[in-house]
Amino acid sequence: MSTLQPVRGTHDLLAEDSLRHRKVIDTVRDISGRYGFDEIETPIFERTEVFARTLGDTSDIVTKEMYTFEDKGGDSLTLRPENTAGVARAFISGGLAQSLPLKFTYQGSMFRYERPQKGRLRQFHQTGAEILGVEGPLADIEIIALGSHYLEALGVRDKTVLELNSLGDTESRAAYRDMLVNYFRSHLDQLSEDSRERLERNPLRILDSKDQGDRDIIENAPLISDSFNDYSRDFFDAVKQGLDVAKVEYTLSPRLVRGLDYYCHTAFEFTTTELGAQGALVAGGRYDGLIKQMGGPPTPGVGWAAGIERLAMMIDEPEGRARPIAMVPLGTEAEIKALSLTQHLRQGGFSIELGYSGNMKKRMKRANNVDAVACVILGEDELAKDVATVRNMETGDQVEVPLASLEDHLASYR
RNA sequence: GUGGCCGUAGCUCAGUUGGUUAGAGCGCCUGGUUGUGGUCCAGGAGGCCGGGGGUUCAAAUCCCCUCGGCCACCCCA
Repeated sequence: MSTLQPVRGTHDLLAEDSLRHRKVIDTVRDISGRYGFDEIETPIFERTEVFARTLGDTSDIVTKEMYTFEDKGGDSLTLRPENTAGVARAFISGGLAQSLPLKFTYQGSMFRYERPQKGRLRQFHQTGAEILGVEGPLADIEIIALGSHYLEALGVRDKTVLELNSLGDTESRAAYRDMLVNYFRSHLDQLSEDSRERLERNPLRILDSKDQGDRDIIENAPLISDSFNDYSRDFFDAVKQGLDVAKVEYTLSPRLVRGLDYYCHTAFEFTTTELGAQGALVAGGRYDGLIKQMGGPPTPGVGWAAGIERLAMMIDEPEGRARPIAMVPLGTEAEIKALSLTQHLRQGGFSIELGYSGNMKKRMKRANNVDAVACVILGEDELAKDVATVRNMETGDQVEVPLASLEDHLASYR
């Protein structure tokens, strides 16, 4: 491999891609701000235990997807594969338990060692939102409403479906897990190889298997709602009612699950059919057990994460920079004058492209390439008369404008 | 980690059963225009045919390995 190739699954972000990412990020800042969320930025790497402990020793992320390395001090560090663990760690180590509830958003690079495919990279970007310290369903409702509002603001909500489920509380969930394992054990010989393995490691995951044989068995599997105790049922009902009141549409997905034990109650995904196999645009749920499991004070949490690349592929092409006005000076004296005018105009709010070199033809060509609306031509003739020639790049019309009124004249191009 | 398809100019691609100096369009550069872009005309630069090995008189073309891309599985945002 050439060392000048980008590392597999990484990308340079240029031009339109960059604009798309920026829109996705700017929008989450705007919308989450209205919901009272503050931005948090945690380190891009953490001690390996932060992820190993929160994600579970058997999860795929921990067993095969982490970028783990030893630093010069001998510590095992890992590039973050997701950000909830980092936020939880920041919460614990920063002693933030006294200022609950907390509402955070974040945005940044995540790293997973996977085979790249559509909507999946090794270095990718996520934005997310977390509410810490709220036990009741209002936090679930608000975090989902935020996700929905965010997708609306990006213009993609109508291309998504909000899938909603509840995993119940710890008691309900444990009861369900037992029922489910028993059920699948009785059909062991009909399960796919993958699912037989999942039965040991992560039985709930069998529910979203894509294997047709599995699906036939899953069809008749017990539903988690059958195992709900009163509290879990009430909680879920409250979430559903709240979403109705907030006018957030959803469909119930009784097979939507989260594998790890600290997840409970609400699980949801905003999914699309437009991105091939990677349908999840925004996914999240409640994780009341996480912070305690990490060694912090028992603190409930709900949140979601969204794939920025995936959203960037879905949105309409954003507008770029405003079209500039190009300065076209001819000769050293004119260049100095142009520099002075350029800075003055920029201070006044204009976008000015100052050509760096070349004869007039070259500078005009450059002006055209940067899609200038107009050119301000400054040559010897103009300097002598204390004027500038302003060329409208659409019509080709040119007028001489006294330098004193140049700014007023250019105002029509803004 | 597994599987399918694919790597030829900056970009998008053509290249016959293996056969001389590997092509096109777009873009780029120069000139037609000593102070005028975008259109037009003329000319030009630019390729280790992803990399390595093999078969052959001869390889962009066939075989093997490898790196990368796309898509899917696994898993996930």
